[in-house]
Order: sequence, then C-alpha cells, then structure tokens
Amino acid sequence: MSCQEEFLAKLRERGFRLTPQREAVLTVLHDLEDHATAEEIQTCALQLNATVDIATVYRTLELLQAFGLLVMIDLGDGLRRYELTSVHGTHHHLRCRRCGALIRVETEQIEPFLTALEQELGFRAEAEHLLISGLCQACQALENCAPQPPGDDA
Amino acid sequence: MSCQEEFLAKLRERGFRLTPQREAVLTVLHDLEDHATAEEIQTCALQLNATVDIATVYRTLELLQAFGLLVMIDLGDGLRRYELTSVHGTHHHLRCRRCGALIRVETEQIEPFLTALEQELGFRAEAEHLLISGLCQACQALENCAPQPPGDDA
DNA sequence: ATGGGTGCAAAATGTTTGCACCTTT
DNA sequence: AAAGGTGCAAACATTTTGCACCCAT
Repeated sequence: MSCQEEFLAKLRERGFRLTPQREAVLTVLHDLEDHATAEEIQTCALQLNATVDIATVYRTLELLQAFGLLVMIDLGDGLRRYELTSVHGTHHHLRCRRCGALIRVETEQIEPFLTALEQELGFRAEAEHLLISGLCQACQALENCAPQPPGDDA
Repeated sequence: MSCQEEFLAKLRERGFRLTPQREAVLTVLHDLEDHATAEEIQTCALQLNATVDIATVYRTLELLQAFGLLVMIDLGDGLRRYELTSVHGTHHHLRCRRCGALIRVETEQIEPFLTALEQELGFRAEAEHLLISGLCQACQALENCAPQPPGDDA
C-alpha cells in the first residue's frame, strides 16, 4: 500500500476528511529529496498550484505524525524538519560538530545496534532517525581550533 | 581537571573574561541532575543568589558549546536542553513514542556501536547524546491505538 | 583605562490557537 | 444539513540582537 493510500485509509478509518490541502502536503513530502521544514513544505505546495496555510501545514503534519507516517527530526538548528517514514528509505545522519557537514547513513549500517538494544533493554527502537554528533574525518585534524573572543582577529 | 577549571583555562587561553554570571551558569549546570533549559538554568541561578539575565544565559551556553564543554539536546518538545559533557557521566535516552517515557542508557551500552561507526565511516562519533525513538516494553502491546477525530469520543 | 560583558527591551522566529466561513461527507 | 477543516490574525514561546552602562583584566 502506497503512502497516499495508507493515509487515505487511516483518515477514513477514523472519520477524518480528505482535503486538497492534506493531499498537497502529502504530495510535497513525497516529492522532496530530504526532510523539510513546515515553511519549505508550504512553499513547495505553492509551486504545485496548491495553496495551504502554514497553520494547516502544521495541523496536517501533526496528524501524519499521530498516524505514524511521519517523523520529526531535529538537526540542532532550532528548526523542526519532517519526513515520511516510508519514502526514500529511512536513514540517519552524522553531523560534524565542527564544519556542520551532514553525512547520510543508511539503516542497514545501524540495524545491528538497534537489534541489540531491543534484546538487551526490551525497547523496540524504530529506525526512524538518529542524529549522531561527532567529528568528520577532515575535521578531526583541526580539532584544537577554539573560538576567538571578539576583536581578537590576529 | 575539573569542568570549572577547564572552562576557566579555556577562557583565559582565548582572552575571554571570567564573570560571576558565567560562574553561576556553570555551577548550576553542575548541580543539576539532568539536562536543563535556559529558563531552568536562570531560575536555579536565582536560588543561588546569583542574578543572570536570560540573554546572558544563552550567550554563556553558546560559549560553552563552542568550547565543547556543553551539548544541546532536543527531546522533541521544542525546548532546547543543555548538559555539561563531563558531568554525571555522558548518557543517552530512549524515548517512547507512545507514552513519552524517557529511558536513560549509559554510554557503555552504546560504545561498541560508536566504535564500529568510526572504523567503517571514519566518523569519530562523540558519545555526547543520542535520542532514540521507539516503543517501550509496556507500550508495544498498545501500539494499534490510533488518534480519534474530534467529537468521536465513543 | 579599555573593551569585553551584562541587563534591558525590542525584534525575530517558529508554532499554536480562536473564530468565522467553507467544504467534505 | 452537519460537522470537520481552512485561512487569517492574534497570541505564544523561545531565542537573538542593539545599545548604553558596568566591571574584569
């Protein structure tokens, strides 16, 4: 069952309505290469000739999350990003603390770890999204560069 | 070297100044059992007879982060929480998607995974903080309860 | 004495909510 | 027709920034 169909089914199942706005948000989430913010979703919807209010975007995202079709991820910049769980394959990110690089990691590389977690702690981890902080290869050598006070631009 | 000493050293090293406010924020971060929001830090500082403006709290947190002494974590509720990397032992969290329970996981349980990551991808993961979403043992059985539309309170 | 740091207040962001009107069912 | 959903605008919450004054060095 495709994501659209699943959404539709869950909506009907529960008595929610299908509206053009909800369709638009879902379509945009499908088309996007990567996770998107609420504002990006609204902008993309416009390009599809669909107008959706930002409040409606948030309300739809909330609904999709409640249905388990969407996950919210935080890359640490204060913006919430959203991504359909079933599209583009679930994946994870390594973020370099120094240069900010975002490295994509596929689920398979992390699966053994999640399995161990379930066996040891009884916690069924969902391979939704992990953000792991650290230093990328290039930045490991530059680690000792600390921030300078203002005006100390020697 | 204690965290305070390390902070002091890094400040001096770079020409930054040591102020009562910065000391207060650092002390509060030490005393706190768990991660805290900027507002909680400010409130705690007051109880220590130290007055710190919220803007100063943010500026100090930024500095501590730049020095690598502090990490910001996001539990998904839109609030940023901060925690000293060297206190209370670094740890991680499993968060139940359903009941919201926060389960603490010690670093040792995750270490093998981080080591593998470095060997395979050359990415030196810092065991700062991981937030892993999923279902706790109790909620796994209740998984099929989906949200209801308004007014459908049967 | 210098100039980095602080407090205060305003601004900027991002998200949520109330309400009248519109649309799906 | 009925009830849920949307748009608009105001309300909120959090974080950032400008600026005059203060204080650590």
